[in-house]
Amino acid sequence: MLDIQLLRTDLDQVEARLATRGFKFDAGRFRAMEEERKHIQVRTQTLQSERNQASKAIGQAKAKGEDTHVQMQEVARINETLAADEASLNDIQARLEAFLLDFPNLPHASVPVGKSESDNVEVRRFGTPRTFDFEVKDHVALGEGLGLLDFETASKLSGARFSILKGDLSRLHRALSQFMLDTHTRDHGYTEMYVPYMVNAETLRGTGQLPKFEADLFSVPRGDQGKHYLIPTAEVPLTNVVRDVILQEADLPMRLTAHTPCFRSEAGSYGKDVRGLIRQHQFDKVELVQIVHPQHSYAALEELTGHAEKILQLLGLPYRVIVLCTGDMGAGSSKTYDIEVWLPAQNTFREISSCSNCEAFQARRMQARFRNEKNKPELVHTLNGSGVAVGRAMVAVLENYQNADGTVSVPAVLQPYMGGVTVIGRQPA
RNA sequence: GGAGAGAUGGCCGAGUGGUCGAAGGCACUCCCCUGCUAAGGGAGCAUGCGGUCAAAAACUGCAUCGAGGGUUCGAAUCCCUCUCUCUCCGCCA
Repeated sequence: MLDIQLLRTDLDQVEARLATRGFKFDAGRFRAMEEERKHIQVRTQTLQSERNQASKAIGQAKAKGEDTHVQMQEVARINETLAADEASLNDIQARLEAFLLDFPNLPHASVPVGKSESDNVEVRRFGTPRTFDFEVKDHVALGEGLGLLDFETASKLSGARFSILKGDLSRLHRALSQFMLDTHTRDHGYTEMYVPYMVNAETLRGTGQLPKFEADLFSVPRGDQGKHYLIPTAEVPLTNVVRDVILQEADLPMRLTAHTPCFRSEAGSYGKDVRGLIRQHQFDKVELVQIVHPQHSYAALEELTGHAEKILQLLGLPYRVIVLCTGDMGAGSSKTYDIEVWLPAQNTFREISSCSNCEAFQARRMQARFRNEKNKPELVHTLNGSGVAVGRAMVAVLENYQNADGTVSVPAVLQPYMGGVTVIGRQPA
């Protein structure tokens, strides 16, 4: 959600900056709604004021035992027009809010302008892709070859885009998330959180998934009314921890992390990544969230991105960091770095983490604030990033650490989490 | 699932139809006093959204006492619905 004050004072700038993201902002419509709002609001509040004064006078008159019939009729007359005014005020305010909730965030000045992912800019690389003296297998061939990855049974249970891991592969998956959590809590100053996997609509509105992206979510009906949504990322529950909270400045920065499953309907991705574990309805992720002072949010973005990178460095996985262009960023973000890990079977880099500074976009929706130097409530800035996607990390480990015989070596940092297992081989069923 | 109690400002807590955005306390900020270890005195101190205004400050209006609706000239206070919290019973990992 954007600052409505900014819209009122600098509409042209907002329009121009949103245009760089391919968002067509109907300024004329906004102006018209604002004018209508102002007109109705002033009129309504004037009437309310009159009513309040008159009612107060009635109370005072009654206390003195005076007759108040005339005054009561007067207020009744005010109320006749007031009811309609209040209704139209509610209506225009709801329409304005819906209009504003639809807006994406303004991109930061340092974000390259572009239309699609082809305009994203690489900022750095780590590691050198390994050269193989045998034909590389992709993670599906590896996993299924070892008898540890089973899409067929998963589809019997749940349909497409689900998977079953077995034995040491399942353990590798667990080892990865444990390793990530330990690293972030021990070395990067994050507090581990266990959070709900089902949340209400207000929570999703806070982080920006609703109302616009409902189609991407799974939901479950809740008895008499309403529903719960399955979280598409732990960003949602972690960030909403501070919804409707006024923090002390000393509380900042807050660094939170959680390992959760994530559920995405993947509507609109038909035909994309149908093979393998890359795009599933259910996947695990260790998420990083920071709640920070507005002055420090860009430093925090660099830091948070570094925390995610550290995981890949320790795992010895080659990657690159790219900055998303204006046209490719998520709606809530002002600036996003994607980290892409090297997948030898695809001979390409694939996204494994996305780290964003949302500035006050989510904070404004959530009314997440802190008391600043002047003791005034001020919106915090929120950041989030994958630290990192567990399933995709496992894919990367499988492919990058595969051996000629179809077994997979376990990266050194994971071996303690694997009970000393150094090579994942074929296991008896 | 059954029965009961409750939800008020950053926190605690008073307030059952009118001058209540709300006593008192704690915390916090400023000032005064005081050489000392939870000392005393005074003042200030909710949030959101408007209007005057380019903006800040200032002034001012409206809304908000869990949420929504209703009764009333007037609702924190009365009525209805819902949500949440707590206690007891049942069930359960």
